[in-house]
Amino acid sequence: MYRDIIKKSGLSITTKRIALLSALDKAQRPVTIDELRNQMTDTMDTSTMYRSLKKLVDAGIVYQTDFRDGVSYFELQGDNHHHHVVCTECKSRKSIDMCVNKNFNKVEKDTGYTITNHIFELFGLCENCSS
Amino acid sequence: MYRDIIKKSGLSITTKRIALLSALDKAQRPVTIDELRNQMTDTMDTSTMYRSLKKLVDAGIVYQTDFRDGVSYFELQGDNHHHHVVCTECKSRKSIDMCVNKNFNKVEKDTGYTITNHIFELFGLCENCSS
DNA sequence: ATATAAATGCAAATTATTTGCAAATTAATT
DNA sequence: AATTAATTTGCAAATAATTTGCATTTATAT
Repeated sequence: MYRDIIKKSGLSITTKRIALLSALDKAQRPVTIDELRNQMTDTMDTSTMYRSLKKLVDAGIVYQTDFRDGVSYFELQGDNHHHHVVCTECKSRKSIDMCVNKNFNKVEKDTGYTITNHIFELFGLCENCSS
Repeated sequence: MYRDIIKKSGLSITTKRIALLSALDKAQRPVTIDELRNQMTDTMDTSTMYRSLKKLVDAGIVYQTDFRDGVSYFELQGDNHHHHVVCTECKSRKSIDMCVNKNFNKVEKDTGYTITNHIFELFGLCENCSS
C-alpha cells in the first residue's frame, strides 16, 4: 500500500502523495511532470509535484533520472530495478536489466556518505540512427 | 593533442573547440557552462558552447552529468574515468573510482544500440548532513 | 582555388523549475 | 477528542538554464 511506503520514509501521508505514487505506478515507465499530471485523476499543483517528488526521490521511493532532453523523468522504484539506453539522435529509449552492483558499502566507507539512491543511464545510437 | 581528439570524432577542428577542451582540461572536475566560460581565455558565445559540448559529449570526449541542481555539468573524459557521490542536502561532492563494468557488449546485443557514453552518479547524505 | 558544409555570434524566445506566502491539511500532544 | 505545532499545498510570479533562427565566418573537400 502506498500509505505504508510513504510512512516508512517518515513523510506525511497525504491524499496528493498517494495519488502521485498511484499515477507513477500506473505509468510503469519514466515520465515527466507533464505526463504525470495527465495520468492523475486528482489535480495537483506543479510546484507541489516538484516538492513532493523531490522528497520521494531523496527517500529512495522514486527514481529520478536525466535523459539529456532538458526535463526530469520520474519512475516508481519497484522490485524490478532497472535502467535505460537512450538514443542521442532520436531520443528513443529501451529498458535494460543491467545495473551496477548495488552494494555501495565500499563507497560509503571511502567517502563517509550514506548512499540512498543512484542514477545510471547509457547513451548511444539506436539501430535506425546508426545506419 | 586536442586537435587529434577532435579529429578522431569527425568534427571540425576549430580554435573555439580547442579552447573548450583546454579549459575543461584545466578544470579537472565537473564544471557548469558559467564556470567553464570563466576558465576560458578566449571568449565564446553561450549557445556555441552548448552546441559544441553536445557534439563532444555525443562523441564520448566529454562526460556530461546531472547532479540534480538544475544545471548540466561537463568534465573532460580522461584516462582517470570516474564518477561521483553527491549530498542531496548540502550538494557537496566527492569523486569515486567505482564504475559499472564498462563492457556494454551484452546491452548492445540485447538492445541493438551502440553505446557511446554513460552517466552514473550516487546520491545520499554526507557525514555532516546525516547527523 | 573554389565550392560546399559546418560552426559561430547575436538577440530573442522558450520552458522547466523554484520561491514566498497565506490557507489547509496532517501529525503530535494533552 | 480537542488543541497545538509542524508540514504540505495552491497560487502567482520570478528565475535562470537552454534552445532557436538567421546571417556571417571559418573549416573541409574537390
